[in-house]
Amino acid sequence: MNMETITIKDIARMCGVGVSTVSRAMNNHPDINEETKMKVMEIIKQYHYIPNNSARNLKRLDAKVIAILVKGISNPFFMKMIKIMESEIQKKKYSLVLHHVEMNEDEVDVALELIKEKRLRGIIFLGGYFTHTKEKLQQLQVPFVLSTIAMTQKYQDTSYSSVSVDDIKESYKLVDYLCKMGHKRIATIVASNLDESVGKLRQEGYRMALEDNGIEPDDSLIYVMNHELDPYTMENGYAVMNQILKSENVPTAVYAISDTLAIGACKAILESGRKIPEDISVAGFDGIDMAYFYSPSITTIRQPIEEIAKETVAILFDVLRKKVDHQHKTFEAELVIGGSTRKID
Amino acid sequence: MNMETITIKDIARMCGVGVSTVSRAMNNHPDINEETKMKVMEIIKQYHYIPNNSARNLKRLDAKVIAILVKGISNPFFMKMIKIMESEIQKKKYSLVLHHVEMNEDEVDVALELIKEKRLRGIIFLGGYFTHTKEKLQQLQVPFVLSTIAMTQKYQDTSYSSVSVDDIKESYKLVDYLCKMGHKRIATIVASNLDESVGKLRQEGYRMALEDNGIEPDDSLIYVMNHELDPYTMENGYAVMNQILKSENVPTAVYAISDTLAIGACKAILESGRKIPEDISVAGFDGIDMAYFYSPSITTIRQPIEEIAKETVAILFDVLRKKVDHQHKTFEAELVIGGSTRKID
DNA sequence: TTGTAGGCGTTATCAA
DNA sequence: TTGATAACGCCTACAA
Repeated sequence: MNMETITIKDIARMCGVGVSTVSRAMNNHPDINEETKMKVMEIIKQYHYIPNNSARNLKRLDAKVIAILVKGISNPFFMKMIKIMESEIQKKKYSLVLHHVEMNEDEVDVALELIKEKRLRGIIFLGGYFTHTKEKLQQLQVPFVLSTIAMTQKYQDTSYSSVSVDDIKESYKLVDYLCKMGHKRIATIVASNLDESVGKLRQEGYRMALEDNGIEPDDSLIYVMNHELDPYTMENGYAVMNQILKSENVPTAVYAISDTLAIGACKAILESGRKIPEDISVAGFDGIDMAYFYSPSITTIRQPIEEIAKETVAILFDVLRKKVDHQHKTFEAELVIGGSTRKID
Repeated sequence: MNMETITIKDIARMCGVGVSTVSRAMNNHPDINEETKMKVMEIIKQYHYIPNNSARNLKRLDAKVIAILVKGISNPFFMKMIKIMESEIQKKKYSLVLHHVEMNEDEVDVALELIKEKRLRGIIFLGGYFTHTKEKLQQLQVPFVLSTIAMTQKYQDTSYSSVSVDDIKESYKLVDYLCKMGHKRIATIVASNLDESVGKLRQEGYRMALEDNGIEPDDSLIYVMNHELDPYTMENGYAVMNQILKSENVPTAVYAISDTLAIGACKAILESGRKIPEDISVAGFDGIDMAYFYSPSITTIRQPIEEIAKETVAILFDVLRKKVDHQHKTFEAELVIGGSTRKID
């Protein structure tokens, strides 16, 4: 029943040629007779022969492949980025390995494995916290770029590149806008303080904006995501918002550090009989499609996805081919004012 | 600079033992002295040695790994399923390879490659159209299950399994509900007729429900997704709905064959100054989180994700271990009535 | 233009 | 309990 797995030797025998000829035929080598090549390809097709990639990877050391490691599979924000990166990478005639990293996995460990297995030439890390020691990062003997990954300690390090927005600044921009619209009691839904990355930075921007607007930050207005639920989900935003609504000090505006959280919050608000933005203004962060399509559309910070994606790949290839130094690039994000926020007196 | 890639031989030499001993230490083989094992592991850690998976895959023939091939990366619907399947597979002590298949790739070809490369024991196909010839499917010498994949021609074939909902029936259920609510002019947003799968079946259910309710299907109410935009996206639903609103024959209800399309449609309706559901009722299909969190929540057909995911894995392992025959299982989906539809006179 | 043989890094077999 | 050594399937000098 289980047909013997067919190898290059089998094909060679069936064609009456040597294995190298078969190999040459498959890999478009120049020095091979067009006729024999045809014949070999014929047999290959006929027997549905498929070369074993493990064997190939093992032998071939000039494979031009780069990997994207995505942390947090369910983030719609990354989908678009990946698509763009993919086409950029294809343009450079490299092939792409897309790999998802579980929330509880160590992306560097995964990368280390992949480097050996696939003989990677470069790596792009997407998402996650990335609080790795310098020592650990140095194990990565392959050029890599952190894309859309905030890092608390920006090493001056030029051992790798990064492309992202300035989370503190952009977060500040949004909250400052809320302040300017007259809001004094602005609640925020943030990540747990275990979050050393994006979550922390966005919270920091929130705090700074309040202070600069003469508003004393009030800890009772800072709400942490429910750690029993998946982080950065609508469900989580919904749960936390219900908690906020039950408090004695219901705010006039809520700033959730992701659009998904914001949309969840909206549901809770509307369910309570309140209106958006009449009773409570809501703002998010990221600029995902859903923020735009939601009704009312969510006021948010839109990250320049396309630019970030393209620049990420561009930098990686600069380092790869031109041996240019690594660099850290920051893009400006855009404050998108939707119908979910309003001016109050 | 580029440190020599370190192999099992290097480790063996450094430990003063043979390669097989190192191998045994790494793979938790029983017959090895606990002491030497410790020593070996020590060195491995110290030098950050990581075995090459390609070499492993090549040699090892008892690897217990199954793969999930997901078609259409951006479908939030699959994310949950994958999570559940993953934990189910872990419970069985198998490891998982998750692989995304591009819309224009052939999933069976990808599977064929992966089978050889990773020595797969089983495969789960998620999403996509899956209109493959019987002959092609027979090349897959490994048990596989189609999950949430509608197939137009249900082969009586027991050469593979499938788990899904009855798209015709469920679609019928929804449209029948709309009819019972008094709607006579029900537009639908469907897939192009190239879509031989889910799209076609759902459209068929729509047609049957209308007929059974004494409504003559009207081709001018059947709208096809914009093929210049990504299919099954909010953006696409938005574009098509705008087209519908411009028509002479604006319907009282719109049934989009996915929730994402439905939400996009909602935006267009609201932008035109109309109200949901007062002016137009909207319904979708799938039951994604967003349909629930949207305001008003979208009337939809909720697929029993968890059951489907668990059953998919269960069946695969039944075939794998107990050598049971393949089977085709259909789950009942649930009509979820949201605030996006109303009764009319 | 073609075939033979050696090696990629691992695991498995078989003696020791 | 260990260590040589032969595969695993492929690519690629090198020789023919």
